Amino acid sequence: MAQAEADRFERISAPPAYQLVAEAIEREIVSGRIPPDTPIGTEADLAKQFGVNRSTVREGIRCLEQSGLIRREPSRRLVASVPRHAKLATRVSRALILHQVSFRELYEAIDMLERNAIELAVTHRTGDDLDALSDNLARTRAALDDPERMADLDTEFHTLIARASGNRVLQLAREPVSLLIYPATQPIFEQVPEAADRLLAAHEKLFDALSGRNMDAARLWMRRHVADFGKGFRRTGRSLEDPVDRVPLDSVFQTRGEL
Amino acid sequence: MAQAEADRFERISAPPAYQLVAEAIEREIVSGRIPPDTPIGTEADLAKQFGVNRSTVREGIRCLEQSGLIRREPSRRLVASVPRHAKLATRVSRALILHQVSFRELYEAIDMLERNAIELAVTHRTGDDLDALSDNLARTRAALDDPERMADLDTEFHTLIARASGNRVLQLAREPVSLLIYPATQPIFEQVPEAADRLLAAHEKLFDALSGRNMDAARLWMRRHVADFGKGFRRTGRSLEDPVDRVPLDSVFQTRGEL
DNA sequence: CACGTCGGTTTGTCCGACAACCCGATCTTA
DNA sequence: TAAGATCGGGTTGTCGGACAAACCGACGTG
Repeated sequence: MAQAEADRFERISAPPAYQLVAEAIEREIVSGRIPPDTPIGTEADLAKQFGVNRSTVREGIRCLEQSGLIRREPSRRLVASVPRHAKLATRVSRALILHQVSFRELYEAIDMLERNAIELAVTHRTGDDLDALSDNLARTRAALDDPERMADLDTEFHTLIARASGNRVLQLAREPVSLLIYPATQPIFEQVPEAADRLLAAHEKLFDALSGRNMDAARLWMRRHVADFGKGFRRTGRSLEDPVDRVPLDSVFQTRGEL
Repeated sequence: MAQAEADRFERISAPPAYQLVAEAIEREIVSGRIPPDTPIGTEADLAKQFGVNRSTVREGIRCLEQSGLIRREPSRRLVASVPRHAKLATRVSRALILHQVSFRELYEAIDMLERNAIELAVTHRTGDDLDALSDNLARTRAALDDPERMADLDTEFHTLIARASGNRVLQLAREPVSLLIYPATQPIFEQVPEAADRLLAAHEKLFDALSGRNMDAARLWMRRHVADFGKGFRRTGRSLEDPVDRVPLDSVFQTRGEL
């Protein structure tokens, strides 16, 4: 037990070659020396440059592909890439699930994110944002009896508001939360009769507030809207202390997606 | 350009085998059928089970390793794992860098996150949280003349507050922002003489507010503190509209080495 | 110009191999 | 007997080579 002189030396380690390959390419891309959409060489090419076997290069590339720094064109050529939001969101969501985050934590986060999103949107929203929201409202009015579509449209509405905020950090932070809360919304529309109408009313008020750049109204209605969600959630018989659902998220391997 | 009948068919695709392998294992882990720290078989084992070559299994495993669902023990055996926050934060930070997010976006996010963190912390903080914060304050008082240590201690202080909030979603959302803002803080202490003192004063007030569960004081001082940061930032001569620095983030592999 | 053919490239997958390493079991030796 | 040294099997990291399928680009034909 007399572990004399512990911790004097660092754990000695020789990173495997595929990691070194990945890190080397990673550095070039993150630093900007390889701008997005620049073609990287072929696998054989890279193998020659790094002086390692093609299998080794492939393992390194798989890592970068996975983290979104490299993408395969339809032609399968490798090009540098900017990680897509959707992929990151999926990952963060999965982590939160595995950490068994509670609905309370999620609800608090939503409360924070949506209130800030609407505030920023009041000042930054453009005409295009209003058009998109207006379109969403129209479809919502036609879907009041369809819980599944209502859940979708609600998610879309709030995503559009986040976009209107003009803040991409906020958008990115919101996405995983949105993914996790989604499956809890549909049951609300199924079990709480007035939920759909109240939601539509709130969305319309929020739209008007954004349209008229009325900060007070925006704050007020977002607050009510979020609170409404909380009440609806409880009326489905669930506790805020439950861990979030193990949603069947899209696998990280989907490559299509915007932004 | 008479693109008649576009989009009628889905893009046909056959996912490569290594992806199928990865997705299969991913599903088992995310669904909870393979709990954390459960050993996965050996590579040869998996190759046999899936009926593919070991190389193929290796590529699939690399992907999962990369996304944190699988970890290699010191013994190098594979075990299921819960993605660690630090790794995710690094990734999100990189994405934000590559998207050339502006300091304004970052600042707005910080404002939102810190204000909510302190509010939640007022009600949820424990004695341990106070102890950790108090320890941080002591070290801060001894580091007023050392810009680098001040930057570190400031980051630590706010991380501790986030922890005291008891909300892991908030913590996780905060981390990437914290990583990105960090390199901008040190220059403030170097160029703004009163920055260190003001920061310490604010931290002490925040500590007192938490200690006495005084919500109003907590809100007030966090607001001032964040505003102070904004002012300090501008006094370093930078514009809020600049894109964030291309920080040399730790690689997602926490190893160092040349190639 | 539209269309079909054809050869070179590149990827995805497989096979077999081997050194380095880890672990547990066995053997030495004080 | 117990600490320490040794050994062998199991695994990973890496290598070399191989091949079918898909893709690309050029060419030839109508």
